[in-house]
Amino acid sequence: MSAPKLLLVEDDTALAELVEYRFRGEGYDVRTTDDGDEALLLAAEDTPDLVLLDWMIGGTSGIEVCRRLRRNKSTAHVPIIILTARSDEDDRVRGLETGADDYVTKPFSPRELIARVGAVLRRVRPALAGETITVGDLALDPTAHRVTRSGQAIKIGPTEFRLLRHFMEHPGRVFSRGQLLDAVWGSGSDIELRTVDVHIRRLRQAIAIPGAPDPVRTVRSAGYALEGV
Amino acid sequence: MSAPKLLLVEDDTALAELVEYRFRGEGYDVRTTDDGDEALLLAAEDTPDLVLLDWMIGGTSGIEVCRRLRRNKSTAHVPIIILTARSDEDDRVRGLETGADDYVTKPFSPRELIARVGAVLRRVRPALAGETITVGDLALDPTAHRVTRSGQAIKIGPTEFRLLRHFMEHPGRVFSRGQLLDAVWGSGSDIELRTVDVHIRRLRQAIAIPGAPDPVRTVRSAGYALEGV
DNA sequence: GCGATTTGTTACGCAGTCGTGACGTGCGTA
DNA sequence: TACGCACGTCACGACTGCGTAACAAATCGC
Repeated sequence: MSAPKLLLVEDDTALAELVEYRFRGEGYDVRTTDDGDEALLLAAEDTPDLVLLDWMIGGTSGIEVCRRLRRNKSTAHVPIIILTARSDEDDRVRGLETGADDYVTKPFSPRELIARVGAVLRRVRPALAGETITVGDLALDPTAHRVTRSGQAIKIGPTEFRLLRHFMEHPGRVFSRGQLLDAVWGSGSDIELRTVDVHIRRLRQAIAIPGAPDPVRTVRSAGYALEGV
Repeated sequence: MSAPKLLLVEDDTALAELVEYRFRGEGYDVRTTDDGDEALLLAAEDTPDLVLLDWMIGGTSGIEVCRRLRRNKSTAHVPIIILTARSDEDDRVRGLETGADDYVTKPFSPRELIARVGAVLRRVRPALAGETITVGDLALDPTAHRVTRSGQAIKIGPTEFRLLRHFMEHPGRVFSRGQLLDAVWGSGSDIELRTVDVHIRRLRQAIAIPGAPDPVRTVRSAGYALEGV
């Protein structure tokens, strides 16, 4: 459940197989395609946590896939790592400008790629890398599925857990109800916006400490945010 | 069951005999072959706990055996130690990238190899190295197949033993029913997910102490975890 | 200050999940 | 052959957590 989902877009079948099984060995959930259009389709129906994107692929070019991933709402913030045979500086610049998060030049060792993926995930979504996130006096351990506040264990439901994790992955940032529904409930869920309010309340109740201020901030007509450090 | 099973793939007969003899002396269960294809066959029919793989063998090359071991689901996570006469750096890199866990250059002393095997097993599967694992007031002795809680011996079935061992190898971590089936029953077993529940119950019943809290934690809609330290 | 909008809070029915006991089967042993 | 043991499956019941609606409170624009 907590396995990070990778989408590998690569038309060198041998390389794709190698990368795929190495990442599986590392506990990742990998899906592979050699076609740019199919990549966009796969990404849309089940948002991956990170995209490994070959620069030169059939169908659509890498830069175009990158651009269109960014344009789509549900995949706009998914980190992308570009794989390219050309060590051309232009490519690198264009890739990063298009919104890629990192850039690996072929030939690369799977070990290096795994390290890069780990680094990007740790930076963007620490919980996916299996690391305990800490915000203020809150701590969330994704592998143990456990939340503590000031060291004290907290009883929390599954939805509240995911909600809190999302907040803790982006501390201080304000999310609208719609954004929270997309991120926590999954995009395409037919849930009333007001339902978020109820879960916010349940979350507040769960992590409340008498006397201490509420770490969940309401931003009127905008949404909610977790009080940053 | 408690003796770690090694698969030795080596075409130097004299060396193979020596290694086999020494490891048997250390309490390992060793099977030997000089052929890559046969190695894959042996590994498939009875998954070993570790593979010692000569880099240059007849039939299939070492790197190919390595790759195909990883591709097969049941052997994908078996640790591999490469034995090679060439101290070539390229080999070393390629071996590790293909998924080997360690690398020993010929000529090596049996003593060194035994140490390396022990180190890898301890890292990957502590219980296989014959070490008693302790989590809280639970202790599990893999060689004696015995479990104690607060010093008191506990009667426990084979499946519950493997289940508890897996939990104790990763204390605190939450496992889904599917993950537990893969880890305890073996991947590819056609077992109902709910069957896990029943064995969890039997495990709980076996290790229960009246008055003491249940060390097995249910994480709703996620799985089960053993209460860490 | 007053109406309108937004948010907090509570209660409730429902679906999904989990615990538990019972049952049938296969296998090794006495 | 009879027995015991461990296993996998099922069915039932209890419970938890979910989503929604309805009402109360707070905040904003005027």
